[in-house]
Amino acid sequence: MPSTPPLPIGFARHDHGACIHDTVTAVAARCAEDGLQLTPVRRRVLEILLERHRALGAYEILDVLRDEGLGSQPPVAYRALEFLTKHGFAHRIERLNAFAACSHPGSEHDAAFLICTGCGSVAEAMPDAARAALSQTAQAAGFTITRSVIEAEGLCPACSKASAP
Amino acid sequence: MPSTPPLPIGFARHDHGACIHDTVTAVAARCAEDGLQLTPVRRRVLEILLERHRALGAYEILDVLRDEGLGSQPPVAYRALEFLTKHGFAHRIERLNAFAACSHPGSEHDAAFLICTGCGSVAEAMPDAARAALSQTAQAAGFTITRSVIEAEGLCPACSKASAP
DNA sequence: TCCTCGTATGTGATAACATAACATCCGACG
DNA sequence: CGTCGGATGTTATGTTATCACATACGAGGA
Repeated sequence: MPSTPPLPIGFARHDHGACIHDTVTAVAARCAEDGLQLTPVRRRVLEILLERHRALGAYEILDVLRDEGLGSQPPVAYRALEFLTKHGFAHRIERLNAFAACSHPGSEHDAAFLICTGCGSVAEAMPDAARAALSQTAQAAGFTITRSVIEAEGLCPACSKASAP
Repeated sequence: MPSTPPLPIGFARHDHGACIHDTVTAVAARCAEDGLQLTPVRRRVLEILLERHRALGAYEILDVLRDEGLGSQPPVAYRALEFLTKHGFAHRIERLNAFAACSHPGSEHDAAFLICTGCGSVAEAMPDAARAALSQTAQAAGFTITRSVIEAEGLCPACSKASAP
C-alpha cells in the first residue's frame, strides 16, 4: 500500500498529513500569484475540507469554525466556500448540498464526482470524455455550456466488495 | 421555424396543449398497466409541470395546489413529486432544487438537462454518450454507478443569439 | 495627514427547501 | 365485517441558503 500511485481518482490510501499541507501550500502560492486573499477563515475552511476528506455541509463546517472562534453565522461559512469554489480550490456537490476540497487545485475546472452511497466517500474524477460527449449533444441543439455538473452515485470498490462477496 | 423536427431536445416550439394532454394520457396508461395510482393530486402536479414547461420548485407547485384546494402542506407536494420521479414521469434537477416533467416518460431513466441561465428554460437530453463515458471512467476506478446526475448550465439558442448579436 | 474606496467580516433576521411523525381515510380482499 | 396497505391530512421541525446592513481595515491619492 504505497502512497498515491497514478490513480486518477481518490479511493486509494495516501499520506493524509502531507496531502493537506501540500494542498494548502499550493493554494496559498496560487493565491499570491493571482492577487487573491487567502484569509484565515478561507484557509481554515480549506483545511477542514481536506482534513475530513469527504463532502461537508456548510453547517458542519460552520460548527467547526464556531468552536474555533472563527465565526458563528452561516454567511461566514458560505462566503469562504464561495471564494474557494469560485477559484477552483473546492467544489460544490449538488447532489449532496455539500462541499469538498478540490483534488487538483491550480486551475478552474468543472469536475465529476463519484459518490459512494455505502460509505459516503466522494471521489473527484476528470471526466473529459463525458464532458466532451455532453458538449457535443448540447451543441447539436444550439446550446452553449458554461458549466457542467456531473455526479454519479453508486458503490466504491470497498463497499462493492462488502455488499456482494 | 417549423414545429419540432427530429430534435433530440426541447428548445423548439410545439403544440403545447396537445403535448400536455398526450403526456398525461400516456402516463395514465402506463400507471394502469403497472398498477400505479395516478391520483388527482399526482395527476395535477404532473399537469402543472407540463403547463409551465420549466423546472418548478416544490413550493411553487404547492402554491398552485393550495389555490385549487388540493392540499396546503409541503408533504402533499413532495409526496406527489416523489411518486412522479420514482416512476420516471418527472425528474429532479439537483442544480435548481426543482422538478420538471419528463419529456420521454414510459421508462425509468436518468436524464441530462440543459439549463439556460438566460431565460430559465430547461431541456431534457438523452446523453447516452456522456453517460457511457462516465461509466467507463468509473469502472476504471472500480466504482459501480447506480444513478447519475448530468446537468449543464449555459445559454439556449435564443438567449445565445440575444446576448451576442 | 486625511479621505475614500474596495474587499472582507460580523451579525441578526429570514427565505427556501425538505422531512419526521402521527392521525385518518378508504378501497381491496378475505 | 374486519383488517390491511396505500394514500392523504396536519403539525411541527430540521436543513440549507441568502438578504441586509453595520463594521473593520489596508491601499492609494489629494
